[in-house]
Amino acid sequence: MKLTKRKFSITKLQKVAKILKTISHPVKLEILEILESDEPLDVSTICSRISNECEISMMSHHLSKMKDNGVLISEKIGKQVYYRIFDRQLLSIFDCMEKCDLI
Amino acid sequence: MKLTKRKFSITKLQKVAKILKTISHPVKLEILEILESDEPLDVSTICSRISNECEISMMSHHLSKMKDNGVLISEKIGKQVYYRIFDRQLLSIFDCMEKCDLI
DNA sequence: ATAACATTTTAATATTTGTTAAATTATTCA
DNA sequence: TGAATAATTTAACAAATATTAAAATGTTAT
Repeated sequence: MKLTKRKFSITKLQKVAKILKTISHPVKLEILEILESDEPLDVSTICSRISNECEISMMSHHLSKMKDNGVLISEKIGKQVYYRIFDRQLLSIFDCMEKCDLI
Repeated sequence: MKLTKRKFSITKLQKVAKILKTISHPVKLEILEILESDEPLDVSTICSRISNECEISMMSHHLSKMKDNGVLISEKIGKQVYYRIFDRQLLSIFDCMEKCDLI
């Protein structure tokens, strides 16, 4: 029996690192949680639902970084900008972390 | 039918963010991959197996940060210090990321 | 056109991480 | 004991992120 080792290339490891880095922040994780159960949502709504304290300007920074790195996508409708998760498969990271003894 | 929303507390989100932050680096991810298929390993061996260029001193920095944050544990035997993964369940994060369109 | 609203952008600063090289500690072996 | 080896620690610096407040942009309604 052969052990199948998963072996990511350096390029893939860099991509994974970039995505993880993008969401490794309590507010950013909470944004994902909020959008998981209700999306798309506009900036002010996300801001009002978040339990971590967060100014609208800071929220906009978080959202645009997450968008720049491919985690979120957005659409402008009238005055508001609606955000949603690009690939909801990413949410399984929460299940993954929940099972760890580390948390 | 009721939608069960997963809802992490702020404290848990902080813990998750801390763990993710700890491993969000190409070399740190590769360390996990190396230890996944062969552990425990001493610092020099890990250093020699890594494809990313990495000095022994830098490797020691990475390893001790990962240890401080609970991702790795270590044991000194003779002159060498052997590292292994504290909770291998964390490795499922690789499967998780592999399934994402982002990677 | 002007006011009001939603969001983004900018710019300045603070904080955290990453990197490097040299010095230090701990252990083994001659 | 002293030389060699393995790893850690320190300190100095570079680079990336986070935070804050103010100014700017774009849209809608009057």
